[in-house]
Amino acid sequence: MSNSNIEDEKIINRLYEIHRRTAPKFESCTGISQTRLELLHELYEVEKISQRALQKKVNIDHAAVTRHLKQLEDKGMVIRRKDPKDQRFTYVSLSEEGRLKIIHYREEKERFISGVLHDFSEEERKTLLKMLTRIQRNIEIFE
Amino acid sequence: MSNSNIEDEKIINRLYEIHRRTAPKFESCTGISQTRLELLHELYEVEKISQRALQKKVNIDHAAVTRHLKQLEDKGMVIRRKDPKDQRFTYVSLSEEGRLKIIHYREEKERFISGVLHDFSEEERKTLLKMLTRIQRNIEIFE
DNA sequence: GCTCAATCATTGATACGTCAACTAATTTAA
DNA sequence: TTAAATTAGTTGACGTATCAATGATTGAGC
Repeated sequence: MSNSNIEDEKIINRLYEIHRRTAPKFESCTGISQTRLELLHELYEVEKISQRALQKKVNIDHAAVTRHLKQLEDKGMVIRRKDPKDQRFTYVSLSEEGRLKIIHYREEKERFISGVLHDFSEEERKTLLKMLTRIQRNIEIFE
Repeated sequence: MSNSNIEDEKIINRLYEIHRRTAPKFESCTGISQTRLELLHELYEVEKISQRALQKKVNIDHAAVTRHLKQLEDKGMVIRRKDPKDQRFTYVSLSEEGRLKIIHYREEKERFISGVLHDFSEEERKTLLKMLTRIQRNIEIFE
């Protein structure tokens, strides 16, 4: 019991440490943060989308979404304009430049991922993904 | 190839999302953040330790360690004093109160971990830990 | 013994996530 | 039709991690 608890603790600590180490490395490798690339990726898939809908997809706080998009707009990667029919909505879309740049980002991301999983077999990757998905669910429903 | 890449991406995204969801839930369940509990845990194991040595153990930035310890000191959980022999070093130890409180924190942490891993067999936990350890190593040596 | 380098700790700047409070626009319903 | 509720977005306060710069103390080499 107490022995297995120590092992379980290691799992949780490992998850935590992986994140702390991944975040900066991901950014230095790809040139963009994971969150921001996720936002761009969602924009890449559609012609335009409201901030609200985008927020639901990436599932981070509204405030963070607003700030990221403003900065991406400043960098000219994204275009934002209000819906004339309902001025509460702000629609966001990728600029041409954004659409070009994201391709490069995604290549770097793939390279990064390949490195992180390079010694995992196809079978192991499947197992791992399933386990992580279960953990995610367990966290969500916890309490 | 491109198909497996999508799956690999899910793994990395899952890891990221797990962290984002875990952090606040961990804190609301246990009453303390994961990092801070880790610091306290290390202090629990020893009579006293220099900040530098502690920093190496938990492996987060010096600055963060300093700030955490100052706050823990303000809360009366921790005692800090300079080494008279070498004034560069600050030695940290748990206060009596800290030593008492940490017990409760750790119980809550165990409860949390049990919840997160409740549907994992002993075998699965072992597999998962091994995989996470490999990933962590891959990230460290990457590039 | 004195200067230079090394070591530990602190502080400042920046990034990014959370929640809560607020504004503006629209919808509901009395 | 107008007051209240809802919805989208923004902003502010806060926590905490990073890196870089600085301060303070000690040790090494001349």
